[in-house]
Amino acid sequence: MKAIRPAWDEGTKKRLIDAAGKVFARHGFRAATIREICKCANAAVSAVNYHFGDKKGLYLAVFEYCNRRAIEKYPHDLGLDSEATAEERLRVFIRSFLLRGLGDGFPAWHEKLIAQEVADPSGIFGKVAETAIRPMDEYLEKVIREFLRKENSAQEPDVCLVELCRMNVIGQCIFQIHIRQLMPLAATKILEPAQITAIADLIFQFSVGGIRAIAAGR
Amino acid sequence: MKAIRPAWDEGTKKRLIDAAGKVFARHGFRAATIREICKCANAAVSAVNYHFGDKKGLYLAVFEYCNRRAIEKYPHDLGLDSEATAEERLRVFIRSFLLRGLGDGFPAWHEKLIAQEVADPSGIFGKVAETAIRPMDEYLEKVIREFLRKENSAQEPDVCLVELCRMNVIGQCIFQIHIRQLMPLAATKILEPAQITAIADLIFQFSVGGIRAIAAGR
DNA sequence: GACAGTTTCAAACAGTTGTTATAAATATTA
DNA sequence: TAATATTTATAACAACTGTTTGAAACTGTC
Repeated sequence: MKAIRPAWDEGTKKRLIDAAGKVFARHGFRAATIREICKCANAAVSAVNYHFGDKKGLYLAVFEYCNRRAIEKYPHDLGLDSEATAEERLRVFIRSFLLRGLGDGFPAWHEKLIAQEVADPSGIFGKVAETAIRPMDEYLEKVIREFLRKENSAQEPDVCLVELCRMNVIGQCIFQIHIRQLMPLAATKILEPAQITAIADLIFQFSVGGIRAIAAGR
Repeated sequence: MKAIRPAWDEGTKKRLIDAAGKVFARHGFRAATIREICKCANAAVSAVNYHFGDKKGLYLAVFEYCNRRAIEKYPHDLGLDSEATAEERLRVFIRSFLLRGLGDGFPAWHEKLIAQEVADPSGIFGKVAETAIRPMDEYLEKVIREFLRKENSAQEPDVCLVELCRMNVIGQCIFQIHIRQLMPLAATKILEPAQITAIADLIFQFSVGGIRAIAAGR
């Protein structure tokens, strides 16, 4: 029996990562099946175990790949001048977050995979939190602390308030991403970068108002 | 012939609903297994099919039960005076949302189940959206529209801005619920109503500042 | 007691899951 | 070319999935 290898073959390993990203993002670790992934990747079921050991190995590989590429493509500061104000850094942070979550292809998986981990943790969340979430949190924390300090006449802001503001900003971004990935119509239509920037700027406006209100304390 | 049907709150049926709520909330529809639910409810596996037809029937029953009880216990206005200002209604809406999501027992499942549906839709989302999400959305929409109208000297606010504000408020609430359900320490410790109110009021403060900033348009 | 309706339980069903053993196909090197 | 290592394909494995079966155990009424 002559096996037919597709001409567009650019390596089973790469195709598996791509397919697994799609399927894991859609169903989460538990509900995703190796067979669906392999069918999606035009590969045999045994390919997963050969290249990645087991299902969890593939999952980790996908996470590492997405995380690395997403931050590489859309870093938190989007190459902003390091002398930029806290306000400007916040605006850009929100834009980068939305670009990662609403863009086409693998960057969108990144946020969706994290969402799946939040919904039904698979046990690797600790590792993910360290490499993907922690650095982002610390970056945003610094930005917001600086912002609040300026608003509050250089007085060191309350830790709880900083955390609350950080959560609120992230919450808004994540909700936007989820709601737009969920809507059946939006699923087919990818948002243009300009549209994403527009949404990001509105969230920025809202957040600045919110942070100022928290800083004012009433 | 009068069939002797046990009260809804008694017997295996009730225990199954309780157990299924817990397991579905933790793992989602696909990844949850009937056997885990039945073990949790001290029931035989066939009990599910006897009482609810199939897995999906149980899932729907859980959703209906949670939804009804959660809104019953914490309605959107928490019994507020119907003459209350939009600002006060918003404050109370946020508090009721957090109480539903962070309280003990079944109210907490409610939001978690919706989150699971968002993460990996099981096909019944249309039904859920109609009965659980749509009414909440419309209530909040009215509140925010009224708020914006007052801020903007009775001028009818832009539809997109109303929607954005609504999403941002919901996003903040949902994120708070998720993050607190995720943290391993918080899982054991249930928040006191007073603590929940405190968090809700901070989100309210933040949101009011945000909405005002959006209304001001800069 | 006997009887009929309702509910439980253990066992088994067919289908799917992750994983693996083995052989075939391909790539690499001498 | 031949020999070797790497990669892919097939089929099977045991464990688990939702569901069904049929017999037992209840329930209340006569």
